[in-house]
Amino acid sequence: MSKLKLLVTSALPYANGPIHLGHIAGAYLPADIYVRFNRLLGNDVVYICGTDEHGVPITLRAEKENVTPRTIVQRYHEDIKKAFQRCNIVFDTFSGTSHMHNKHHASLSREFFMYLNKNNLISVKLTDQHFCPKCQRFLADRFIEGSCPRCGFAEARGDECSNCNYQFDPLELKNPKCKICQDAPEIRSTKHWYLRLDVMQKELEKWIAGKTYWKENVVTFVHGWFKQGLKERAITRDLYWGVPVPLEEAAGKVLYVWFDAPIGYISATMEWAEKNGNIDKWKEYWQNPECRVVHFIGKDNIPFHAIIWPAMLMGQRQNYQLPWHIPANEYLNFGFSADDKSVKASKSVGNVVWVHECLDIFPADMVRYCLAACAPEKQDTMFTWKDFQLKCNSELLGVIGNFANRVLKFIANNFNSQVPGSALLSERDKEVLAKIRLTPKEVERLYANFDVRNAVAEIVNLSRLGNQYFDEKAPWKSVKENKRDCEACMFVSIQIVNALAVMLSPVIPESAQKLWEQLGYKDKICKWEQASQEIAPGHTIGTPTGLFQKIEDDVIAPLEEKLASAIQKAAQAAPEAKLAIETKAVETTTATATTPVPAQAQATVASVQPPAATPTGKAKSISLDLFQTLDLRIGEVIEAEKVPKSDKLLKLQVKIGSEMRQVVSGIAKYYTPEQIKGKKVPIILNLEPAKIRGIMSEGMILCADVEGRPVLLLPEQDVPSGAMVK
RNA sequence: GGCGGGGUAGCUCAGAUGGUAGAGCGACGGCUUCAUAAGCCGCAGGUCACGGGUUCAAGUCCCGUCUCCGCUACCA
Repeated sequence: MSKLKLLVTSALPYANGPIHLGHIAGAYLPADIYVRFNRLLGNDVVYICGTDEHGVPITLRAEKENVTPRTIVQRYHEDIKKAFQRCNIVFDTFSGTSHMHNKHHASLSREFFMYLNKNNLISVKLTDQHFCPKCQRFLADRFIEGSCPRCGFAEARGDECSNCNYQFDPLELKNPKCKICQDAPEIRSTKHWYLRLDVMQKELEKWIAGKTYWKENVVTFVHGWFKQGLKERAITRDLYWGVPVPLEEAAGKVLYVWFDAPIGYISATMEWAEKNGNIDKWKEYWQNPECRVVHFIGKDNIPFHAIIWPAMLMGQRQNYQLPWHIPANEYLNFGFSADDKSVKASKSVGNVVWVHECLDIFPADMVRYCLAACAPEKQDTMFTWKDFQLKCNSELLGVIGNFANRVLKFIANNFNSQVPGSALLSERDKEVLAKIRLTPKEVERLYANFDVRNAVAEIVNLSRLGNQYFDEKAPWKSVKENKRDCEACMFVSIQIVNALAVMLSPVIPESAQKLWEQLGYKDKICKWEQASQEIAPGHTIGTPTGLFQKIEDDVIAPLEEKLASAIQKAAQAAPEAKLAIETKAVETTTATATTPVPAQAQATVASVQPPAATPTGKAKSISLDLFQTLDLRIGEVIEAEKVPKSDKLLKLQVKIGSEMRQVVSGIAKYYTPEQIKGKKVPIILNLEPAKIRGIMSEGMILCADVEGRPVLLLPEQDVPSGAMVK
């Protein structure tokens, strides 16, 4: 078989936070395994990654911490890089998209823009938008409020009145205010550039039609987009942190982060090439029709890699290689087991297992093994510490490690560390040998098809067979009664150990190499054929030692408890304690902005990420008089019911003294009607009435806001309904 | 509500092109001692969410229902 040329990438993690096990399981470990496997086959592989370092979330975080975006980027770049190193995920280069990590990136990004422009694949639109002089940014619809142009309702949102349901252009809004600083924005016209995906749809469809070998989840997703029809997508933003748009008329604008991020795959390859002494070497991959480009990503990244990125590459008309494969994985959820049931969970930051906290306790190979064995390849899967313990103890240690150990020790103790001969092989011996020869072929096929789970299962099965065979032959008996038979058994058994070491090496490189050395080899595992290469009689093995340590309950218990309590804490706030929150495997840290935003909405700064939390003390101070204009009372909730066709809304009948009020409240995710019924809660009475989902709401229940979760405020002792709140 | 994905043994999950339901773990009962008390064998366990339909035959195709999850809308 001729050797392949492969350019492999993993989604660029976004440099504003650490990475968790879900990221590893989804986009990095499968890629690392694939790369290691292909190298064993002798294929020419370059493995590229780096942090995604532009975009609004980073600037917001920087502003919040009062540091520069560079500081944020640098911090998480280092954190993430270190996490990968500790995991033994080895890139040929781990770069980044900002100038401090990659000097080719900006110029290549500009080039991408220019070629697209030249090829008429970019359009320009001039639009008027609200601009806040104080915040120095354009405001997305959700960051403006004002009075409704039709009914005058004072708190209309940017483009829609919640009172009269009138939808309007944000520019029609009267008395607009910046939601972040409350100042009045001015209207400025701003120009933005759009990628003409619409005109490229046919070409894309044609290209993807040939991808019959792609994973089903990817194909389905892409077809969904085609069915809707591709739309133009803004590729520029008014922002200071990013790659400047290479046009004079675009001063103060940068390329949208999702546009420049995937270009990082190429610019990082350039950087790698340069480091290796030949800057042009990147072309041997990216512009070589023989090269296969493989992007490992999480499922939230499918549209970018399967549609937008290929469109950008096609649109260059520079013979770039389009993705050959996009093995997108699903999500790894985190959970815990209680009463033999698994409770799924987590979404908020505390409810995931961070890579660093895991590696502080366990060796990388155990983590790698476990994540490979239950990788979310076709479906979301669940991580629990108990499963982790079980997988490591029963498979890695019990089935594999123990088998290798018993074989090696037996040879060491009874054959003076010399592999015995194969003079007399029984039918059964031959049968097992045949199986040993077949397994690497099958595992090779599975690895090549991105089917790591089954590859691992197949390897474990071979080890199981080894244990069965070993027990069946009972060499500890035959060593005394029938030495020939014992010799045959050892000869066959050690071939299994040999195959296991090689086949496992992509998954658990350190342990596999250790085992290899225990087999008596001085070199490295470096060829897939070594899996089926027979150890000759007379070969001297090394010193057997245990490969893995058993994970005891008292190590797992506190970890599980920690995760469980975090999850339960979140669930407590939910009605019926059934809140099952999930964490995405590749959530915020994927190569590109993740939320598809309508093309029109993208042009403003704040459309992707909520604003930083208002720091205490920053709100404008108000007079006592103004405060006293609020009619704050205690009301008793008499009736409560869910608003149909809505997830978050409860319709409440509240008694304030002798008066009844109907209030709609967005707390249904956290309180059932039963839970709130009979409660006495603070309520603002003189808020302008509003219609929500067609239901009148005449007041507002006050809640504490805990990371977006409402928490009811209840009087410390019983108070009559209607009592003033001052 | 819209879009997307699920509901298969106690638990976690497999089940191309329709043909008598699978694995691992757990439970239960045995065997073994070479090996990190690891290993091996046996047994139990499912009306494949529910209701219709197509078919000689459906977990697998079609329609409907319920339910769970994700994104999205609703949070006065």
